[in-house]
This record gives sequence, structure tokens and C-alpha cells, in this order.
Amino acid sequence: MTELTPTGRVILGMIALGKQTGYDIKQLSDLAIRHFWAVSYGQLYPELKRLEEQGLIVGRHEPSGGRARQVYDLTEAGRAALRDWMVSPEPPLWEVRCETLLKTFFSDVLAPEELAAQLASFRSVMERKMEQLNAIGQPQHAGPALSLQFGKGMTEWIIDWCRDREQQLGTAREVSTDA
Amino acid sequence: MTELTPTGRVILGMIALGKQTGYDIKQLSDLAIRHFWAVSYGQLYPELKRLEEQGLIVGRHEPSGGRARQVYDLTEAGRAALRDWMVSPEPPLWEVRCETLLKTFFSDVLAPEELAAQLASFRSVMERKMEQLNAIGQPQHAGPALSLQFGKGMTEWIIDWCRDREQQLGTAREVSTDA
DNA sequence: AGGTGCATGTAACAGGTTACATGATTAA
DNA sequence: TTAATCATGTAACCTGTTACATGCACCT
Repeated sequence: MTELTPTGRVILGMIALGKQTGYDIKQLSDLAIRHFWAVSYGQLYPELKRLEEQGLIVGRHEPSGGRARQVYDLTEAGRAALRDWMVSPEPPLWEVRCETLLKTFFSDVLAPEELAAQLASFRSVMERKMEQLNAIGQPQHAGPALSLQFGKGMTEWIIDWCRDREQQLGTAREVSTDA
Repeated sequence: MTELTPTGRVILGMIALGKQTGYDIKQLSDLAIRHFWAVSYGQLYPELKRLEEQGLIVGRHEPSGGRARQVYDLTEAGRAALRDWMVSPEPPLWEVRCETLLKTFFSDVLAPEELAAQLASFRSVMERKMEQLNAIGQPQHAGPALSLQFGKGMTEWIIDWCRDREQQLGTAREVSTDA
């Protein structure tokens, strides 16, 4: 069984969706999946070569004009490896790194309005993310549409949570100044 | 200004909360913050030494019985560095890596029940996480309580989302078999 | 002529995980 | 006596980011 790296999986999936060059894959990744999976050129291009060595993809040189351009397709082995991963029963990876939650955890050394400011800063990051998600428009395929819907839903949930906490922190402040 | 690594920040925060040894910090990290921030020994111990070299913490050797034990405290510089980070207006880091969303994005090559199975597998990961969060009990401090509340809320939101999608996929299946 | 987009690539670095090694203490 | 817990540490590895370098094509 061929071992597939995380980035390798993304590449196979993207090629299956019809993205044929490293550049194309990067474009779509940044637009549509970076909310839950980041891809960088530093991983992408070396990984394309590795996948070709493993026989999971085949590339052909197909310049567009005088511009160098490498076009990839899945091999049968590649298609099989993608499918194996897609239906694998292994517990899926789920990782979150949230600096604001870390600060929240340690926030007993902060004044209420300082914590509120941190939550507001986080909220504005999420609001910008929401704008980007809204700018995408309805995807043609069901899979991308579903994952976009998840992204919007979760982002909204987080925005609401922050707003609620900020308000509570503000109210608590007022009450304690009144007293 | 002293540059603080991500793990360095966690350490300073944890020492401020009264955790004095590498082991203690790791215990509390695994219990309470691993849902949004992971810490490993391989980072922890080298980082403790680096922080001491930088003068942000001071350690003293304080064996418990014949058992080697290094106890750390914040210095004034360390307390200042922690505070600087805590109130920093920089846009905070927010990163998610979700394998199931990746599969969802590529799911047009799957049958509906195969995608549903993937979502169910993800849901069971989140349900186990929820059990762990429920096992924690009400924290004494406000910060930890807040971050726990976030963790529970977001986990529940995800569980609900998965259940809804699974049901829709099941229903769609029935309808299409009926037709 | 110059800026944006298409297109590929790498070197240096940062950050983190896994697996292993070691050994004392404490409770069953 | 033996298993769990306390306690520290590192080497090898993996994965990924950042910053840079290169150059053509197309539009204005």
C-alpha cells in the first residue's frame, strides 16, 4: 500500500476535480479549502514530483505559449490511492490551534475589557473570513458546497460566541462600576 | 523585545497559573487546552531551558524524595513578556486542519452512504471529545471555564452539523431508491 | 514601459511529533 | 512485587512556511 502524505492527498483530490497544474491546485486551495486545510508551494511542487515517482500521477510538459507548464493526470494507481483514503475508516484528523482560546484560558491576569478586546480582535479575524467565504458564491458541485456550508456555519457560530462573551464582559464591567 | 515561541507562551501562562514543573504543565495542557492547543514533551523541555536562558523564568532543583524535579517561577521579565503577548493587538492565529472536510470537498467521487460514513466517523471523534470535556467538571477560574464552554459549544455544533448532513444523505438515498 | 497574472521552483528555517531511554516513588 | 504515576530528557523524523529567484504573457 502506498503511503500518502497529507499534501499528497490534497493533490490527488484536486487533480480528480480537474485541476491539472501546481498553480491551479494552489489557486483553488487558497480559494476554497484554506479555511480547514492550508497548502503552500514549498510542499506542493516537491510533492508533485514525489507522486509522479510513486506512479500515482503522470505529468506531461505542455507549455501555454512560451510559458513553462506541467500538466498532471491521475494514473489508475493514483485513482485507487485516492479512493482508499476517501473511504478509509480510520478516525480522521481534527486539529485546532486557536491563540485567542489560549489567551482566554490564561485570562485571569487580564482586566475584563482587555479580554473583551482580544475576543473582538478574534471576531474581526473571523468576520473577514466570513466575507471571503461569502465572496465565493454557490459552488457547482455538492462536495465543495457542503464544505463551504460547514465553513460558514462554524465561522458564524464563533462570531456569535465572541459577541455574546464581549457583551457579558461589558455588562459585568458596568455592574461592578455601578456598585 | 524578547521573541516568544508559541510553546514559550503556553509555558509562561501555565507557570503564571501555578504550574511549576514540565510534568505539571504537560498534565494540565493535556487535560484542559489540548482541544485547541497541543503541547508535546519534545517541545516543552527544550523550551523551558531556552526560556531560562532568556531570563524569563528561573528554575531551581527541588527533588521530591529522591526523584529529580525542576521547579520554575516567572521572573519580572517573564511576567512582562506574558502580559505583552496577552494584550497584543496582533490578529490572533486561528488554524483548523480537518481531514473530513477535505474528504467532503472531494466527495463527488463517493456514494452518498460513503460520505455519510465519513461524517459519522468524524462525529464519533467529536463525541469522544465531548465526553472528555464533560469529564472535566466546572473549573475554579473564569478563564479556564470560558475556554471550556467554547470547546463544548463548538464540539456540539459540529456534532449537530454532522448528524443533520448524515440524515439528509440518508433521506436523499431513500428518495432516489424510491423513484 | 510597467504592472498584474501565470507558472515553477528551492533553500533555509521553524515548529512540532514520535519513540525511545532512564529512573525513582507510591499504592495495590 | 508489580503496575501506575511522577519526572526529565533527547534524537530522528516529518511537515510545513517564508522568502526568494526566475521568466513569459497580457493588458494598459
